[in-house]
Amino acid sequence: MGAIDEISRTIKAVRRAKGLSQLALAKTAGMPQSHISRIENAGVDLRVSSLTEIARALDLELTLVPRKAIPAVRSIVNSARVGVSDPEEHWQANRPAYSLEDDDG
Amino acid sequence: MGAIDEISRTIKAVRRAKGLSQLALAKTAGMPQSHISRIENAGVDLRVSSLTEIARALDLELTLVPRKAIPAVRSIVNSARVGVSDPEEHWQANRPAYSLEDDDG
DNA sequence: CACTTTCATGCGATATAGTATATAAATCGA
DNA sequence: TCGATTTATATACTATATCGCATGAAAGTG
Repeated sequence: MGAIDEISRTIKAVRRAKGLSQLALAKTAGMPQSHISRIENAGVDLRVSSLTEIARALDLELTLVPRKAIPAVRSIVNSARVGVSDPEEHWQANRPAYSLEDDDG
Repeated sequence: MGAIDEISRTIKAVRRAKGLSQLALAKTAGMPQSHISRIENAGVDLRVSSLTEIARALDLELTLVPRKAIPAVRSIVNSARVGVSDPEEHWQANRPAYSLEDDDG
């Protein structure tokens, strides 16, 4: 549904913003590249452990946030841009590449 | 597996803070009470869809937060206390019942 | 103590995540 | 255009979350 879809979109966006290939992410997260592809595209309902490993590999953290705190958290998250480790290699991936936007207010 | 453990602890804490029984939460989340119990205790590696439904039932939302933004997000989350719908019924469940603390800083 | 609610647990059945591997299909660079 | 990298799909198999149900263990209430 919407939640999983948003998560997969975030993974894809952040991975790209970091200049990582699916293979590179897959290796860091300890899973086959084919799985990353399916997660990003085929709306896989992954397990929390898998999501956690992927998140770690992308310098993200899975958190449970109270609804009333969501807007404040969003504004913070929007301020923190995702950066690449070696800026010299990839032109500039520093932009709000992911958004975590809401669907049902 | 600190991540899953922390999530299950959060679920348990927030559910209790809201004065909900496992059965009540299970019904709202659309799953058997046995599953809630296993999730809270037996370290079940649940699927994202399940976690999302449980989160919704607890007025929480699953979000992916950049590591560098975690401290700021925590302080916000700590400000937003979890409240019950009917404060008259349950003494006072309004305290920082969950913490989302970190393990590897 | 009996009664009720809440929570933990066992078990069989099912759905699907996840693995491993291979390969087609894009995409990009020289 | 050619070759390398990246991404998307396919298949077969394994692992396990989840269901549904039943039931036992606590724990509280009268």
